[in-house]
Amino acid sequence: MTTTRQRLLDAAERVIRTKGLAAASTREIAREAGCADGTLYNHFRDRADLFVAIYLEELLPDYWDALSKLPYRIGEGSVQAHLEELAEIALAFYYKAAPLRAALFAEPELLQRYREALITQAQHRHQSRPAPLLAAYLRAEQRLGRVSAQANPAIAAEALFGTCASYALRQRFFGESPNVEADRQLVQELVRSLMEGLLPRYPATDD
Amino acid sequence: MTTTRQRLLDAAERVIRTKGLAAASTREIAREAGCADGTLYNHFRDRADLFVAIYLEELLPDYWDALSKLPYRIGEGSVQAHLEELAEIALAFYYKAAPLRAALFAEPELLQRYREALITQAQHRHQSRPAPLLAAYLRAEQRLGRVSAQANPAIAAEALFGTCASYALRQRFFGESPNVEADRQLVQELVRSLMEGLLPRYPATDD
Amino acid sequence: MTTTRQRLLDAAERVIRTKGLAAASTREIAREAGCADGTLYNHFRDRADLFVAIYLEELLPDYWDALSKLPYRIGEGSVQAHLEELAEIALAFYYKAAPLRAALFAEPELLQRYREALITQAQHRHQSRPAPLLAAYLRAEQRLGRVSAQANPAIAAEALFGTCASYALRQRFFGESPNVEADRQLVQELVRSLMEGLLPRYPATDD
Amino acid sequence: MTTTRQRLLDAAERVIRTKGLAAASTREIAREAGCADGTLYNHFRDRADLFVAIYLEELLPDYWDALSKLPYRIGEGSVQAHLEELAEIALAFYYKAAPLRAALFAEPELLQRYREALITQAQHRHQSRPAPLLAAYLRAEQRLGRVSAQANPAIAAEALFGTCASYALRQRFFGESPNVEADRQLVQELVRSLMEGLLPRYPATDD
DNA sequence: TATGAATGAGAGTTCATTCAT
DNA sequence: AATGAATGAACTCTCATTCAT
Repeated sequence: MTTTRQRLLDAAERVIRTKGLAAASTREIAREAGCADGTLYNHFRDRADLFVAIYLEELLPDYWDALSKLPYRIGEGSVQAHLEELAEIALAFYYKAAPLRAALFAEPELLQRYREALITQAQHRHQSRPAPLLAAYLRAEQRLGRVSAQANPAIAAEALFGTCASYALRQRFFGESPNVEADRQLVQELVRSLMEGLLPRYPATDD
Repeated sequence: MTTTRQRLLDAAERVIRTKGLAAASTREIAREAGCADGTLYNHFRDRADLFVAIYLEELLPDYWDALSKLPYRIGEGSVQAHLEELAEIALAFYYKAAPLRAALFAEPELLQRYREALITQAQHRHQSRPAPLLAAYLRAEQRLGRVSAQANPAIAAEALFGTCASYALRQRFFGESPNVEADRQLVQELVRSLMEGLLPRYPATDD
Repeated sequence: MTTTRQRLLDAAERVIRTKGLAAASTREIAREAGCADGTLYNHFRDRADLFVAIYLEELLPDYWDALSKLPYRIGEGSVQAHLEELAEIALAFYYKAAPLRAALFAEPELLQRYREALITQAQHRHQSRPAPLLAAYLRAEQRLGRVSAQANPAIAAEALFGTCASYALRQRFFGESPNVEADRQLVQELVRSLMEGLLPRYPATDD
Repeated sequence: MTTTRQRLLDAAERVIRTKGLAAASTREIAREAGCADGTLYNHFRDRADLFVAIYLEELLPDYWDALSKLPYRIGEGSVQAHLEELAEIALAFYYKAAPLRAALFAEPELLQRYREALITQAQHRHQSRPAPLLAAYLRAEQRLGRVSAQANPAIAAEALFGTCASYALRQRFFGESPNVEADRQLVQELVRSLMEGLLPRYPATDD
């Protein structure tokens, strides 16, 4: 048994994902959820409240669950493997969340509401955001010597997630669906790049 | 003397930047430009056409001009310095363009129109997109041995620009204006990270 | 108790009849019906849908009801009397419907929509159109010998209704309201003309 | 060499005929005529003035020229042949003029302007309207005994033209183009019907 | 809770018309 | 005469939201 509230959340997420924010009118969402126009307002203060709820209750928790399973096996396995898992999860999330993220930035009022909600929620649960979480992990590996002491964990985390977000957006731009094989390869190359860097590794040996 | 068309472009860019896409109604834009409602339609086919024009005629050319000055001094100066300049320009661009980019993704019709316009334009001038341009530069430096032979130029370019885009978006999210000093530091750290990588540099020396 | 839908239909018919199609904006109709602008769209898909509904639900049924009562008393009374009753009803209908009929032909999209609606409706109920109905009656009387075997029932029906439509239009053109006495006389003369024809009746007897 | 005024008249007539009145904006007409938006107002007071001019200067004169050639060969040829010629011309005219006639009736202001213009013109030239012209012809033939003394020429004229107008409108309604062969047959049958009437001709002979 | 008709502001867009050039 | 950019009122239609049932 799904509650009406949940049906509305699911319906809204589906409409935004498939038809875009502009098509996600309260009427369209109500129809998709199979309930009357007014019902939405028994469960959410207004349209913005519903959108924020999708982000906070649908998209982020899934992402968060996946993220939090991973990085605290510090010292185990390879750093590279952990980063690849994270990147894969991030890529999927950014692809899925792209339309709603765009919507957030397209409507300042929505952005403001989301910001407030995020702060409130962050106080209740003690969640971090993805990038700081990854940075913490990298710092821990740094202490173990498995990551360069010169590395900047915060920036590296930013780069990993930023590149994934940017790539997902470009997929959206070109109307491409995710391709498991291509994505895996991208992720591997990305992690390798971030690990190895652009500088020639053993400058002395090229003579 | 500015043409009416230019006044409309400027006005629209200003409204989107300061009040968001949702507030950028044709009426609001016309008022901001100081002309009548209907005048917009003497210069643009419709609202979407105006938005695409802003992107193609205002935002991208500025970005492009800045980009194209830089990377072809291959072999001169330091790779790191070149990348820092590029990253700074990219950061400024992504900050400025963020609202319109978001708008593009929030409205599928706009995205579609932009995509078509971009293709048409790409055929007329023979422009590349930023990431391929940077990748080409890196490949050239690779040939000179100033970039690791193992590096993946395409991915590195993607990471540089993606991280900048992502960072600019977070600034927008938190309502922060660009801070020259902080941005410069970010850029330096980012380039250093991408150059040096996460792996300990001289693994042999850890004894 | 009249429904909002009915109030809108009546209001629209009134506006078109008194002020013409050009004045029958959705706003004007809503005002005339005493409801909000948007209410129209809770009951009709769009403006065209409303106009088609007036024709199909208001004008035609009245006309049709009047028509169908009459012509099947085949063989009873005089053919002439039946035709006069039909012509009177037709005259009243064409006078009343003239503005909307004109509107239909002035806007191709409306015409198209009306055509489609008429086809759909004709499939549901098994109605004929007025002229074929009259032609069938005349054919029946022909079989009884009360109408000339040489007569062309279809053309005669066309002529009766066509003349009424044309006359009603001229009344509209000169801004005249229907005049019961004048109309009756016209109808009588028209029916007599169609009955007797232009040819001298007994050519042999004029010598 | 055609004057700009004439080019505008032709263009407007063409647009109305092919795309309907609703599409006949001043802009569309100007484009069709190959001149600037404003040029129209150098030749016509306003849009309504142009439409009235089309009717008075393009459609009616052609019709009138054709009509006036015919009916005054009183006593010559057969009445039937003359009526058939008239009906054919009328049918073509009504088909061609239907959209503009509808437009006239859809917009009361246009109708009013046309009415005034017609009166003014009728005073300058001493033209009659088609139906009175035909009625006069029939009256003349009546005096010669070639038309029944009992016939009502005015009504008969009304019936001939009204039926043609009504038939042309139905062709428009069904989106049919004129078919020379079908039209000729209709005209023959119509004239025969009006000539012979519905009554059995020689009632005494049925024994 | 659920309903869905009613609301009315506001959206994008079109249009006849004007007027400086 | 011809131009065509500018005008701003008016149009159809959509929308988030309310509220009596």
